[in-house]
Amino acid sequence: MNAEAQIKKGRKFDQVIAGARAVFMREGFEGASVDEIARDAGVSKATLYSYFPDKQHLFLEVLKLECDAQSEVEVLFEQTGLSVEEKLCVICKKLITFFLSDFGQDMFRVCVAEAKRFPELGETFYQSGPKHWGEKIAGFLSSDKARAVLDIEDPFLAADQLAQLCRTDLMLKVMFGIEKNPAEEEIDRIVDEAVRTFLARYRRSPKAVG
Amino acid sequence: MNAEAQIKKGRKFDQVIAGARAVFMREGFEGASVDEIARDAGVSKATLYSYFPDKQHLFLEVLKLECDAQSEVEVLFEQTGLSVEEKLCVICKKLITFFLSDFGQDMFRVCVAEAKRFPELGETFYQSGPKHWGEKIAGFLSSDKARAVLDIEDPFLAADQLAQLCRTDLMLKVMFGIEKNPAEEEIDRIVDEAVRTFLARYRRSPKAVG
DNA sequence: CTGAAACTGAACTGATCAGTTTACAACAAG
DNA sequence: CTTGTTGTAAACTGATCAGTTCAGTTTCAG
Repeated sequence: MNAEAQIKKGRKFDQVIAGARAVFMREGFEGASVDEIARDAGVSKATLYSYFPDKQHLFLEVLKLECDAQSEVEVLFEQTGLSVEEKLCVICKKLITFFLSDFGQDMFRVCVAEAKRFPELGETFYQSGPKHWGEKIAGFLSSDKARAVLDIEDPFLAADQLAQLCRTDLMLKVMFGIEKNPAEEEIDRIVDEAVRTFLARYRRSPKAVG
Repeated sequence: MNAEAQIKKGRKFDQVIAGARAVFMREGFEGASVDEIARDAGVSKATLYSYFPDKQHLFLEVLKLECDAQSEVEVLFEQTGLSVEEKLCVICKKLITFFLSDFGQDMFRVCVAEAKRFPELGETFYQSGPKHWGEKIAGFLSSDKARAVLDIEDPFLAADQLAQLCRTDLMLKVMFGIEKNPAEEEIDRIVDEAVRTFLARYRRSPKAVG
């Protein structure tokens, strides 16, 4: 009944996904040829087309699976024993590291490139990427523990600002090939500065403490 | 001697650029066919290829001219009679409006898509887009007038943070087709919130005033 | 061992596209 | 009017690629 019903099937499914993932990330959507994917996956083109109606749906499936896999994010929010400030740093570090990773960059690149001609793709990416993270962060910002320290009217806006403060010029530099391997210290500095700016705005002012 | 020397020539140059601009923005780099560009420009393909050695260099030229045209930015910084706070708002509004414009979106999309396979493109875009703006903003933040109000150690980082606070989730939503025509009020709210967060961090603390 | 389902390889279709070529026309300057 | 430059139209080359087809092979459950 749903879209997936027309998609999956047989035995070498995982191989196909793995090959597709590799080639799409390497070449982009337009740049990736189905022959190359099939070769890379060690599978015949006919098999591939017996799983997926077309190239777009194959890509969409890769995207969905990958976004699911990124839900290791969850773990991050279950960590305990950290102060709110420390947790903000951990979140920022995680975000920046993902933004700068090969995979994060390639995924973003391909989705941006195709979003206009392939709306379902843009939607899926947004939902399971930025939106998912935004909600997680907003959730944390709304927790009792965080609210003891932070004074936030609109947690979604605050979460968005925090994430944006992580994106920074460095991400653009990597995206556009100006910088290849950003130094760890540089990343830590951005984390630090992002959290400082965030706290400057949202740290509860020290008035009545009880 | 330089790259440009091998490029330009004759009479219908502007037509070609105009057509190319339109088609590249509409279809992306890979998606744009040279035949379509020639047709759109009202020019024969042979003429087009007498100006440019290949499709990439045509695109690069469009990009360069367009980035130059965007230097109406300059005007913005020569405005006087505004308080520092007001000027921050004007800058943010201008930034967001550009990020959300059809042209800004399409340019970004195409450059992101091709940066990996076409490094010169990414470089050009970064230099005359984000970097250019960043320097302008940093310049303003370093001016005497701004320094009377703001306490900034690293003006480039601060400029970057300001720009990032403008990008926001709304830009992603438009980029990925979730939202089409953002309301004016929504934009104004983002401007307001960006400036508030920025000032929370960087406004000079009211100690000795003389 | 058997038979159906899954898979293969390779050829094929039909289409698109970058870039070239050629024979010809418009035009501008002297 | 002539001459050289600039542009045109259309056909052509050579290549790539999505998706199909099919005759034959592998796999695996029963």
